[in-house]
Amino acid sequence: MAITEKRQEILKAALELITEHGFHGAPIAAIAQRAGVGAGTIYRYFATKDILITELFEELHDQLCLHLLDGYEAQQPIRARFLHLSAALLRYFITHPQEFRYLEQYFNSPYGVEFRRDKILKNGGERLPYRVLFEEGISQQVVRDLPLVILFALTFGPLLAVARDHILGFVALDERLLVLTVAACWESIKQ
Amino acid sequence: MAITEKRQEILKAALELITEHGFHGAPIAAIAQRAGVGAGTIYRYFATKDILITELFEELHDQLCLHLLDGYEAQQPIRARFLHLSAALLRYFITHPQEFRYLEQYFNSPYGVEFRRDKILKNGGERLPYRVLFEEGISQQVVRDLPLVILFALTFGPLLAVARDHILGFVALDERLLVLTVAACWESIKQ
Amino acid sequence: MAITEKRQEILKAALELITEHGFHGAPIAAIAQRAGVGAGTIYRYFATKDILITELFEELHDQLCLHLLDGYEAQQPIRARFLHLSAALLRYFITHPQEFRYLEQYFNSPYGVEFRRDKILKNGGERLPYRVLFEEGISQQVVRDLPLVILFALTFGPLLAVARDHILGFVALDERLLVLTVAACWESIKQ
Amino acid sequence: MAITEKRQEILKAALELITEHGFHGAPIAAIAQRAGVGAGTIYRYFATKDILITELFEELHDQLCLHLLDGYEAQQPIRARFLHLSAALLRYFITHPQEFRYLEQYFNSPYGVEFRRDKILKNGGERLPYRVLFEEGISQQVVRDLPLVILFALTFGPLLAVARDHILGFVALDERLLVLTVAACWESIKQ
DNA sequence: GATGAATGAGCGTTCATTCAT
DNA sequence: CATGAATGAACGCTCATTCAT
Repeated sequence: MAITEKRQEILKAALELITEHGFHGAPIAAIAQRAGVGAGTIYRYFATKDILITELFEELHDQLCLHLLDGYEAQQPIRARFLHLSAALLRYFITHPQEFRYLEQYFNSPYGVEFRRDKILKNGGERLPYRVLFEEGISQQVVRDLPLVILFALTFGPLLAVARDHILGFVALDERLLVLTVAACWESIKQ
Repeated sequence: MAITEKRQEILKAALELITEHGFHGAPIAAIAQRAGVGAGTIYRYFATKDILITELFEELHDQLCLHLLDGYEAQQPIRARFLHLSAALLRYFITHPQEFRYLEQYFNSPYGVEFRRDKILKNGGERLPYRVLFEEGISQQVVRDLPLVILFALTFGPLLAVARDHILGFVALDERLLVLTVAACWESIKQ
Repeated sequence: MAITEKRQEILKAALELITEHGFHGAPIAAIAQRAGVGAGTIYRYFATKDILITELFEELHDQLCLHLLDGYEAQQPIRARFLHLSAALLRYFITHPQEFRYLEQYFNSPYGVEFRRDKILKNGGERLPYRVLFEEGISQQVVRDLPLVILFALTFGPLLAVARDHILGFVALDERLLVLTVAACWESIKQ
Repeated sequence: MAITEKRQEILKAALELITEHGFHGAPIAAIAQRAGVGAGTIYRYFATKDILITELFEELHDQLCLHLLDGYEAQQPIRARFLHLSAALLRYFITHPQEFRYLEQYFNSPYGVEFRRDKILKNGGERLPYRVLFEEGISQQVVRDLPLVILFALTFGPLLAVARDHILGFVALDERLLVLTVAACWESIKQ
């Protein structure tokens, strides 16, 4: 097994176990066993459990961002871009429930607070294209002139809640409902 | 110290420590110390830590519901009632950050999933008046004809996200912003 | 409730709970509840749990001795007295399974060692008439000339084992089997 | 220290402490300390304290069975085989007092009830050769036609009681007394 | 005298991390 | 490098005993 494969096996095992049992319900020993490596080996790739958790998040977050940008055309109108991104986000979550649950758990933990503080609000948030879109939208008077944080809340709040409830089986989000949901979000931020 | 006082001291200590450090970061021994009681004493009032957590939630949830209904007039139009409830919700959270963080943490845990399944989606959700409001709104064709779960997501998603970001200091939610936020939520659910 | 009644209620509750769950599985609080008294009250009658356990044993042991002597005629031949005592012992245990299980548990615990050392082997063992019987039997050359301890073992060993197995349901000890068992014991000690 | 050594050290420490203080008086922490290992280490070898207790019993029971069969000749007459087995049993207990006290304690606990139910009375009791011997003895009309359970009681009852009293110092069981005791047991079961 | 709420030492068990092999 | 056995502090919880009422 190549060195990067082993790292991926560990991350995969961590994803599965943490998704299923939570951060505290997924001991390093169990992750190691599921990954087919020794417990000590994990510490050659990740200095602490916290770092493993954070790096797994970053990996998943990067994958998500790549997905969102697939087919994204920066020259389209704000509204079209918003609908594209948001529908892509929902579709990604619905087809990747494990990734969604991990990301959600991470955001809802103390880790997540730091992440939002660092990446979204300060500089460095350019990778998630929503920020650019909101800033453009405001300057073009297409989007309400509200603080970025509130625009994020109006967008991600419903999208994450809907994705979660679909994954939990509280609602069956077919393509029609998905599109309606995304449209509703747009109504809340559009000028 | 009277018996009910001691129970309240324990709940207060649990609220503070769990808010600050999470469920897993708040050992019974620490809660007992902060409450000024012996560790064993807690078990006279709460059979297990899980039950303490759940009863604290229920207490805070009841307080929240009382607050929402303060000044609520059921005969007002749908929109006015929605704006009233949602503004009250946001104001309560902003003035009760500890309570908010506890409720949020609870909802984001496995406990919360059960709660939503039992109380909001099945019968028994009558105490939170949003459900009545949505159902009336749909039948009057004032609110979009979407599944209840999605209307909940469109409402609570942004509100909770905004409250959280205000409490974390990411945005300063003054009365003007609060009203704008609530109005934006209304746009997303209105017909 | 008179003071002696309360004491008896406590002993009765202790008998029931200890028989069912063992010394360690019968907390003072549970005994108090079953007895219908406060936990602290028990300590007015028994200085410690150990003393409660010991006094309950002594009470049951006295009752047992009284029973054995019922209809006992000291002037009968050794063999007849042995058969009478032993059958009475078995019958008492079979009809008083709770008392049996308590006595057995007590004898099999560190408490029991002290008891045998003190009461049976040294002076003071006159209340259980077996000792007199064995000593007479040896001097009359009707009983084997073996140390008292061994005669006790040859007698009580099988009787207690048979009583236990009957109570546990491993054998149904009717009057015929009971008499055969006692007779078999006599064969092992008779000259 | 090799891996099997460590397991043996733990079993040895458990044997010593449980023999001395009982199941409840021998905390895992104390067993670990006496064994010279960390408390957590015990759980690598035994999933729970109960399992440690049971496996120690099985180990001691196996050793005992091996001992009994040493020099045992299945083609000898019933009586000779009984005397051989029973004398070997007594000798083993007298020379292994700690093992005896552990086995006795185990048999007198709820664990022991299950053991007797499963191994001795149902099928699977073939390892302890007493059962075969009794069944043969009955069919040859050399042994009284009594239920197996009673024959066991008539045999093990006295033997265990005598061994216990020897170990406690209540009687000094030299070879002469040992043989007399075993012979007395035979008298109680022989036709 | 009677109560039962309060105590806190002690229990069995878990698990992130280390380190000899 | 990789391992997984070993660690021990920390956890949730129990219960014999005390003592203010």
